[in-house]
Amino acid sequence: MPRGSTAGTRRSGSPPTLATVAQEAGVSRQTVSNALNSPHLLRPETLARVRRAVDSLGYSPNRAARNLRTRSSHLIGLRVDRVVEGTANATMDRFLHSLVESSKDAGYHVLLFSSGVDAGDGADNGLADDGRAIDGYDDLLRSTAVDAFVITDTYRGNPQAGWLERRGAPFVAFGRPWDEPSATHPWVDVDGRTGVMLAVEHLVERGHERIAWVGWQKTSFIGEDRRTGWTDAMHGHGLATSRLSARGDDTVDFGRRAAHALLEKERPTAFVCVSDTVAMGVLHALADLGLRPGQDIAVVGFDDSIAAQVVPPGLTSVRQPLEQVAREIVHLLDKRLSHKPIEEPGRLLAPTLSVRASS
Amino acid sequence: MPRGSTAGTRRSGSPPTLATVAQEAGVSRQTVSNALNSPHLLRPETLARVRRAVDSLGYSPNRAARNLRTRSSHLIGLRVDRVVEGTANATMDRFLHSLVESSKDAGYHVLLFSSGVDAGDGADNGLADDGRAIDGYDDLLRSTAVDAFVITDTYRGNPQAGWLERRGAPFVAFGRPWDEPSATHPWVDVDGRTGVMLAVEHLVERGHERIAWVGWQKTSFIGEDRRTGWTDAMHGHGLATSRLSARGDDTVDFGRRAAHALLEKERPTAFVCVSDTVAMGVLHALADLGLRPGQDIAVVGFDDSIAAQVVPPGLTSVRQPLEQVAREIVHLLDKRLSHKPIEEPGRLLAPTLSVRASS
DNA sequence: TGTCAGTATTGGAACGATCCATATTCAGTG
DNA sequence: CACTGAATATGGATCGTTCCAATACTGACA
Repeated sequence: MPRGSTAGTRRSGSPPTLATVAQEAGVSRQTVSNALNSPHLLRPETLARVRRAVDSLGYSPNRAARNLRTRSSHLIGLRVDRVVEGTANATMDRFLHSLVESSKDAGYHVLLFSSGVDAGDGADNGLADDGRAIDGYDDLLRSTAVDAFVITDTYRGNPQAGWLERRGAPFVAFGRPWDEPSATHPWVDVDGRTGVMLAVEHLVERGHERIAWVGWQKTSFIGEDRRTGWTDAMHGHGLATSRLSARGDDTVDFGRRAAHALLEKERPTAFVCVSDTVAMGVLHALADLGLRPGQDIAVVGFDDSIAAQVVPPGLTSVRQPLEQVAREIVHLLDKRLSHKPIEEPGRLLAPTLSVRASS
Repeated sequence: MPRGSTAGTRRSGSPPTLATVAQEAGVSRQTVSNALNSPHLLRPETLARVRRAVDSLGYSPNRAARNLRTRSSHLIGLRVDRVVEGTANATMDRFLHSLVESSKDAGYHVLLFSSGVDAGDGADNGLADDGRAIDGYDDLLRSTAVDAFVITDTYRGNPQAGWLERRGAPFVAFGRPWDEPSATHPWVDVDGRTGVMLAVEHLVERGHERIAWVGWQKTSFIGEDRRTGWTDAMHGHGLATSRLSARGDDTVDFGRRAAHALLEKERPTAFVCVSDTVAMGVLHALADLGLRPGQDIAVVGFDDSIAAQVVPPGLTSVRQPLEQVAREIVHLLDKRLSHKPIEEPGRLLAPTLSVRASS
C-alpha cells in the first residue's frame, strides 16, 4: 500500500501525534480526536479523509496523554500472590489468560502487581496479614495507575474487599463475600456445591454407594460449600454420609493420610475431593496399597488442573468455567466504570465435570 | 499521626497534586518534584519539610502526567498466548510471578496483552502464523503504552525478536535466538543440555546403564539441545545410546507410546524425558504394564511442573531457575532502558534437579 | 434574501508532571 | 565588604490528548 507523504513538521523518530495527522488531513486537531472518539460528529467525507491520514501515518493516540486528560488508564490491576508450590491449583494460568482476553475485548489491559514487600525481604517484619492484604493497592490507586481491580482471594475473609469498598475504589471479586453478607460490591463465583453434586451423581450412576468426602477444614467457607454438595447429593439418593468424611489442609499429604484412614476403617468405593491437590494425595494412597484408580476405587477431584489432565490414568475433576468467569468480571467492571446500573451484584456460575479414567 | 492542614486550593475528592504538596510545604512545585526525583538537590531541612507534607497528604505522583512528560510508562509488556491444556508445562505461573516481583524491585510493572485476534474469532482467517506473531506489539509501541517487552516463545523461530529489533524496540528474550545467530538483542536462557546431564548423572549414580531418551522432533532446537545432554553424558560414561532414543510431539500420548515401544524392544531401566508432559506419558505406560516408577523403572522429567510435584509417587524433574531468569531479564531490561552498555547480550543459567521417588 | 436551527468544525485551556534556564541563597575568599 | 562559584530554589514552557465554548457552515423556510 502507498504511504502518504508525511507532514513537514514531523520529526522522524518520534511517533506521529494528533497535530501531525491533522496537518496531513487538512483539518484541526480536535477533528481528528473526534474522528477517533465520536465519529458520528463528522461528515462522512471528512471522516474518511482523517481515517486515511491516520492509516498512512500509522497513528495511535498517546496513552499517557489520553490518560492524563481523561483521568483513566484503561488498566485493570490484578495482584499475583506468591505461588504455592506442591499444590495442584493451576487455575491461575487459565483465569489470567481469559481475563486478558476479555479485557482486551472491552478495551482494557491487565496490569500485574505484587504485595509491596520486597522479594528479598524474606524475614518476618512483624506485619500482620491484614497489613499486607492491601499492600500495593493503595499506591496504584493514589497514582491513578489503574482504573479498577480484580481481586481473587476472597476466601481468607476479604480485607481488600472491605478496604477497597470503603475507599470507593472500583473492583470486582472472583469469589463471594462469604463472611460479609452485607457487602454490596459486584462479584462472580463458581457454584462449588453444584460441582460436587455433579461428581456425586456421576459416581452414583456408576453404581457407587459408599462415597467418601475428603475436604478442607471447617473454617473454610469454600470447603464447606463444596461439602454440602456431597451431603445433599448423597442424602438425595438415600445414601449415608456419616464417618465417610475427612477434613484437613490443602496438601497432597493430607489427602494421602485421609484416604489411608478411610480405606482402612470405612471401605469406601469412591472418593470425592475438595481439590485436585487432595485428590492427588488420594491417588498416592491408592498407589501405596496397589489399588488401581478407576478400576478398584473411583476418585474425583476439583479444579480440572493440569495435573488432573496428565496424571495416569487421568483424574475426573470438576471444571470451573474460568473463561466465563473472566468475561462476567470484565462485564461487571465495565458497567461499574461507565456508571451503568448493576442489576445483580453477584453472579454464580455452574461448573462442569471433566470425566477421565479415574471414575 | 497528625494530619497536616490541607491546602485551601485542594478540592476534596480529587487526589493531591504537586501543587497541593508545594503549598502545604511552602515551596515551589519544582522543589517537590526534586524532592522525589533528585533529593540530593535539596537542603536536608527543606527535604524533610517536603517529605512531611507528602506523607500527611498521602501524595503519589500521577502516573499519566509523569509518563507523558518523561515519554516512558515504566511498564513492561508480556504477551500471554493461548494456554495449551493437557500439557504439564506450568512454567508460566512461576515465571510470571517472578517477573512481577523483579519488575517491582526495579520500579516497573508488568502489562499483559494477547494477540490482537478476537477471542470469539476462532475461525481460521487465513493469517499466517507470522502475521499473528507481532500482533499486539505494534499497537502498544505506537501508543507508547509500554517501555519494553519480554518475549518468551523464541522456539518457533522468533519472528517477534527480528521484528522488534528492526523496529528498534527494547526487549529481552527468555530463550536463545536459536535460528538467528546474528541476533544482537539481549537474552536469558536456561542450559537445558546441562539439566539433562544432571539427570543422567543422577541415574548413573543409582546404577542405571540402559537409560532411554524420550524427546521432541528433530526440528525443535530446544529438544535437540536437551538431547545432546543425554548423548554427551551417556558417552562420557561409556554407555550406549543407539536405539534408546525416541522423538515426537510434546504430548502425554506420545510419551506413552514411545515408552511402550522402547520397553518392548530395548528394555531400558530408566527414562530421561524432554518434558514433564512426555514423562507423564511414560508414567502412563508404566501403569499400563503394572510397573512401579522408581522401583522397577526410573523416570526423570523436565520443568519441575506442578504435575511432577504431585503425581504419585513424585516425578524427579529438571528445574529451571525461573526466579533467577526473571531477575536477569529485568536487569538487562533496566540496562537497555537506561542506555547503559550491556557487556554480554546472553546469559545462560544452570538448572537444578528436583529428586523425587520416581528415580 | 435574510433568518434560524441544527450540524460540522475549530482554537484555547486544562490535565499534572518534568525539563530547562534563570534567580536566589550560601559559604568561602581576597 | 564586595566578589565569586557552588548549592538551592523557582517560574515558565512543554509533553499530547480531550473538554469546553465559540464559530463557521449548511439547508429549510418565510
